[in-house]
Amino acid sequence: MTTEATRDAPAQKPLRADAQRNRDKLVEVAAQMFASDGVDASLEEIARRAGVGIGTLYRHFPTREHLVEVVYRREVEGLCHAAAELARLHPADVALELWMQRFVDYIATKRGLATSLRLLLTTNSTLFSDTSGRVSGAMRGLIEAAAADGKIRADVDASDVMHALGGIYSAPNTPDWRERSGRLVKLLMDGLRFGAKG
Amino acid sequence: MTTEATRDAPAQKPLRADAQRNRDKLVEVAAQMFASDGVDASLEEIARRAGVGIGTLYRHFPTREHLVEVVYRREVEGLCHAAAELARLHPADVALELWMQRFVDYIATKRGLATSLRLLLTTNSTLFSDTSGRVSGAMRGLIEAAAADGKIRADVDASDVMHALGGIYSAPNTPDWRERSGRLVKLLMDGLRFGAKG
DNA sequence: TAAATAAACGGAGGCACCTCCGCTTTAGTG
DNA sequence: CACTAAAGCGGAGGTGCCTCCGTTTATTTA
Repeated sequence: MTTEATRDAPAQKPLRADAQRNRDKLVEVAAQMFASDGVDASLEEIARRAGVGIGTLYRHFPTREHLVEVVYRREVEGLCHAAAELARLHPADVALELWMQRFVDYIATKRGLATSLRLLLTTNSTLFSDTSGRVSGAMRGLIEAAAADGKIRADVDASDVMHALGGIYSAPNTPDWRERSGRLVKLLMDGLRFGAKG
Repeated sequence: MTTEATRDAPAQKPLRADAQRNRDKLVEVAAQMFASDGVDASLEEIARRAGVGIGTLYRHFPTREHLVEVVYRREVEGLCHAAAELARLHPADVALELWMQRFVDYIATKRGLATSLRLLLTTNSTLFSDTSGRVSGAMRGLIEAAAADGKIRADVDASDVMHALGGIYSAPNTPDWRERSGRLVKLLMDGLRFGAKG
């Protein structure tokens, strides 16, 4: 793995400076647009807001799916990075709780991308294993740290918690979805804290 | 959700004569176009060849998927109808053989529609159970009739034969696909005839 | 620093999608 | 029939997709 954060293909020939700049900008703008307008956001609008021509967008991302995939991977990357960051700045149990709240946001995005992602995840089989592996790895780290510090009970593991969060996926798309999920996270944390050091 | 469904077979409010005419023409033309150009055939071209405006096409089929679904159902319908027809006109074993040849054509169409169908079949779960049930039912009828007439061996059932035909799906998309499949059908028929009345 | 070269840019142009709404046709009714 | 309401029609027009290629720019070389 190279140290490049936003590169997706391994050992790619380095892009020219302007190309890299444009590419990053495109991904950033696309992430916003997909979040606000859904995956059907206009590619021409994305190019416009990124300050590049439509041709440039297409050179970097030959299809909409390519762009969606890169945005999604970036999202996962951010989520994992946040785990490390939160662990550094907060007590282990707080870090876990904050991270789970962020996880809710991530799921919300994923829902927005749902239609495209379903296709991508069946087509591009590495995408699923990659990302779900990374996400659950991040969660495992937080949980083990919190357990080691005696901040949460030690008799649960990451897969239990992931399973418990499963409700977030299946919850209907109501406007109060966000609050519901927030409560679910709190509830789960209470359960995890209860009996700590027991 | 009881309202809008595909209105072909069910007793929906009867369409005005001209509307029904246009609708039928559209489906017919679409079937040809999808077969020759794939599912991405231009809807405007379909409308044009059907001699109607694009607006008319969209009124009848709000999305491309609607149209694909109707065409596909029609294909299945035709296949099942052919089973009855062939059974009426030919000895049971010949009917079976001819039908399986037609089945090969059907698979070819299905392959053409593959991308769209995959989506449809996961989205619209009744579509799969409906159609696959009807097709295997038709095949079962032919096989049982042929077995009853002593034209083919009696120790196989429809699911065995369907399974044996499975190779047609998995065969690569080579230009000689059609001949290959034809030979597979013949081979299978020889196997079925061998030991008839035994 | 300047010239040479490869890499990247951008947007015009052509095609397809899909909506909207004024016009036409059909199917009743007297 | 003549008339009318409802059903249906159609295509202009606004938007997005994607390709192609002449122009611009970063990087390398001298």
